[in-house]
Amino acid sequence: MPEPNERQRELIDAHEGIYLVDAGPGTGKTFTITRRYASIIDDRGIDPSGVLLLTFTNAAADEMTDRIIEHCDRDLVELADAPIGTFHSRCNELLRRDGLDAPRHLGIEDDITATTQIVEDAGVERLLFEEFYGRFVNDHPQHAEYHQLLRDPMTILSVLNQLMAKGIIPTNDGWYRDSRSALQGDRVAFDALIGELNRPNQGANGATQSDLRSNLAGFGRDRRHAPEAPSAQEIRGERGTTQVDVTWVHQAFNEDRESLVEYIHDLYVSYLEYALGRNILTFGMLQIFAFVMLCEDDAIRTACTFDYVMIDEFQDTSEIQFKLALLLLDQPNLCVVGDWKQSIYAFQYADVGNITEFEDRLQQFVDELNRDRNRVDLDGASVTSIPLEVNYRSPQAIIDLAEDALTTPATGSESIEDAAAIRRQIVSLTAESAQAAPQIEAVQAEAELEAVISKIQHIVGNEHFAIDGGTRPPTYGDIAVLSRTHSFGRELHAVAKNVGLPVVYGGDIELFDTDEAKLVLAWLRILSYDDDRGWALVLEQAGYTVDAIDQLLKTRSFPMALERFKEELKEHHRSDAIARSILERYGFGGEVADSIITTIRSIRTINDFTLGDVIRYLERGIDQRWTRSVDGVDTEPAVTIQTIHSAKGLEFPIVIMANMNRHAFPSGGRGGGRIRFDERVGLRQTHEIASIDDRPHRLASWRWDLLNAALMPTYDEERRLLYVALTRAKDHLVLTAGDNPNQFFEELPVELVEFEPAVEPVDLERTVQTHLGFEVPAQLGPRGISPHDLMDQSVFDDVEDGRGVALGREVHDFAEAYVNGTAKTPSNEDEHRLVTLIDGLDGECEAEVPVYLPLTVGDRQITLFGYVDLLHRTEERIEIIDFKTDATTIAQPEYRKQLSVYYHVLEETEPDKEIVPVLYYTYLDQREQINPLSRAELAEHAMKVVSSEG
DNA sequence: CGAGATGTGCTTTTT
DNA sequence: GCACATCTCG
Repeated sequence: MPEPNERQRELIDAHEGIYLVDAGPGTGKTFTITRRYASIIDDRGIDPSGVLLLTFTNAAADEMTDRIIEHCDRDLVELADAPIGTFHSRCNELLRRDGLDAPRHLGIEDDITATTQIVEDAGVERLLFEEFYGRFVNDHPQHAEYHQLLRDPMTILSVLNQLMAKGIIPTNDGWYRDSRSALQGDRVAFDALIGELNRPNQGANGATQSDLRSNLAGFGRDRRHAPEAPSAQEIRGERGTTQVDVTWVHQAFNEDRESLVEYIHDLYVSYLEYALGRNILTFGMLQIFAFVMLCEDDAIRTACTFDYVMIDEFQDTSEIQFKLALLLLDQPNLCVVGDWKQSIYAFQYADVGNITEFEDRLQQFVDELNRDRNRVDLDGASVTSIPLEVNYRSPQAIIDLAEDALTTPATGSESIEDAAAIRRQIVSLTAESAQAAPQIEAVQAEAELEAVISKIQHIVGNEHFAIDGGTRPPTYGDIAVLSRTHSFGRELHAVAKNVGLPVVYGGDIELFDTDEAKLVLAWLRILSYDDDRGWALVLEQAGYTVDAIDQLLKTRSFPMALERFKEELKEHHRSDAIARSILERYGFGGEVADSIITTIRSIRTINDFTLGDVIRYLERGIDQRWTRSVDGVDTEPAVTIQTIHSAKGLEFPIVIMANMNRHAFPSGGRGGGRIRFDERVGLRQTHEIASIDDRPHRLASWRWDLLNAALMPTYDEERRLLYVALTRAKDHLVLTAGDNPNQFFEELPVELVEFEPAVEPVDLERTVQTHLGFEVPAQLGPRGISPHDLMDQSVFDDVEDGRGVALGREVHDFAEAYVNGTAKTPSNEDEHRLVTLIDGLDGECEAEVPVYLPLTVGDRQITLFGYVDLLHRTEERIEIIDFKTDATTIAQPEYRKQLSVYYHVLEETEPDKEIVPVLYYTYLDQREQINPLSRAELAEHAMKVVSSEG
């Protein structure tokens, strides 16, 4: 067992007071923390129940516990209930013990209960939110404007989660504590930002325009602002002006946001109520309710505080977690351990400022919490910084390179203003590694995948890459390939398998995009509503041709064996048991199948989660390419392929940092929701609904566009990500890039090694999905393109339609239900008109009719597949009626393509009848007959789609 | 050389 | 929808 070094010793022995520990990679962080913990309970004789140790993952908590047991005098039993765990599990325990009524402090008339379930699956959280949102839209017509504005409820969910992580919390009739002002933004910080950004730059011949003015160059380009919005000219001034007149900026900042704040308030409170009503809590809710409980009930807080609190991976904490930790402090004995350079979880609401501005925030948060009465007593304790400076993992050259990465520009145009200031913040590490002469190489090759594989073959068994202090040549198991993205890892995995290189993929996969998951989904659909898509897929899998499937669907007489299996499935009550039967029937027994069953088992326990919900979950999973972990089985020593994020905390003798290409480091734009929250500018809407020609149109908000020009993206986290990746290497490091290397690859001081891949280019069998869901080789057979794909989407962008996708979906669902006789009464104007239309039709009506159109495109045969909204049959003719809920008719030429597909299908299957394609604009109550395109014209449009997809 | 306009290529990470 | 790179003009 190693002896602690001087700094480690200092920390282990220092128990009282506040400690900020900068623990870079490989500095023995876990070792030191566990020793310190042991020292507190052994040397001080403190009971473990008085020492709180917070970690980020359950795995980390387990590891800490194990290591502590090894090192201290207490036995397993004494430590079994020790408070060592994640923030979330701690909050959960606190609430269950003392805080079941916590929501009441917010004026919410409901309780958490002993059986309340925690939603752990992000997909389930989304599904639940979607359901909630649908109800909210119905129940809150006063917020119609915002419902029209939003394209995707998920962006709102992420705003709510962001607010929760910041401790911005609503009450039934207002906002909790300082929440309201936080929504307003930070005027001081924003003005400082503008001041900085609007300073003229220094050119060769004197002052040039400020960054802010430059950012506003494209203001209003490609967007439609309200008529009263200022033009780029007005904001930026004459050519040659160096600064922006900030009057406009201030006007934008001071925008009236009362109704927006009210909307978010109502939504937020309703969401909390919905969750409590359904007896569930999300991770975010756990934390805000625990926070409220600790703030409001002094007796409870006092009863659950600790003499000592230690927090691991402090750079990953969010604002509310910092505050929670303070509230749990009885004595001013706080020890936070982390490394700002490894903060790579901002998307998970980690706030790197917690560690970089620790002292300021500590003071600020304590003041905030003590504003009305004393809750946290730090006794004026000062903060002691303890940097751990010795790295036991990597050679100096690798450490230096990683530190270089922190000041390397991420793009050609980015300039690191003050590299020296960043350098000063870095606690530079000194290597203790035995490996004195590491190989550090950069390899660039057009065929990067082959180059990586070839490089691995070159490294294995190579004395130049000797490891373990130069004592032995490396094997496959000593090498890890790290990538920024999943997709690169998956491709590399496939190609490596192809050439017989032992690899194990250590990340998540798109679980729902597998044949296994699709079959499960298909059968669940069949079980639930005898769904055509379900049958189609099952039949396709059973070997039926498209034509045969078509026929079977029409006559609805399916093969006996399949019908029997369907009956068998009906015997099961639990969705995971159904999934298991399905997978067994098809002989799927691998880790993918296991993961599917595990996932379904974990989600079916959510209260009132029906089979329909499971179906929606799987559908969403395919649609949005959700990934889930699959336990790989590594039988032999194999090269590990991982994302950087998942490799955090690990180490490998040899690291290949691959995929250092421009596209792999996405730019900082934080997603495209129409409502956003930023600490500096507060809660904002990026679009607005305005009435033009008496019709609602969705317009870009000029105020947001203006403010946004000041909120420049930063690449700090990308640099830190690279830092994390490089510091995983114990002995050697190889950087690789394809034909478009990113700036990091270009600028890092690594010798570019000439390298010709010895591996033949592998032509991965490219596959595409058929419309039914199975994968087929790209060059053959039917290929799924929907009529929608033929449409030029830019038409829809040009004239943004303000009525909302949700409305469209609702109206379509209603129409289908109405035709099938299961409908309720219409709930809006569009539906009323549809009812009038449908009731006025003589003859038969059919809704959501699936159609297939085989089409020859170039030398390939593709199949278009879609659903007709409404088929209206009379003796002599068939009307194809397609509903559009848009407020505009400008997309008519695009809709014509879609209807033409339907036309040709019907034309073929119903040769005796006249086929009439009709567009029905529900908003305008306008019916329009369409002149169909020819097959050749359709094929031409399809050609564009096919060729653009490669 | 700087400013503005135009064209291109992508859209991730997961406790 | 966005940021970057490149082109063109003054």
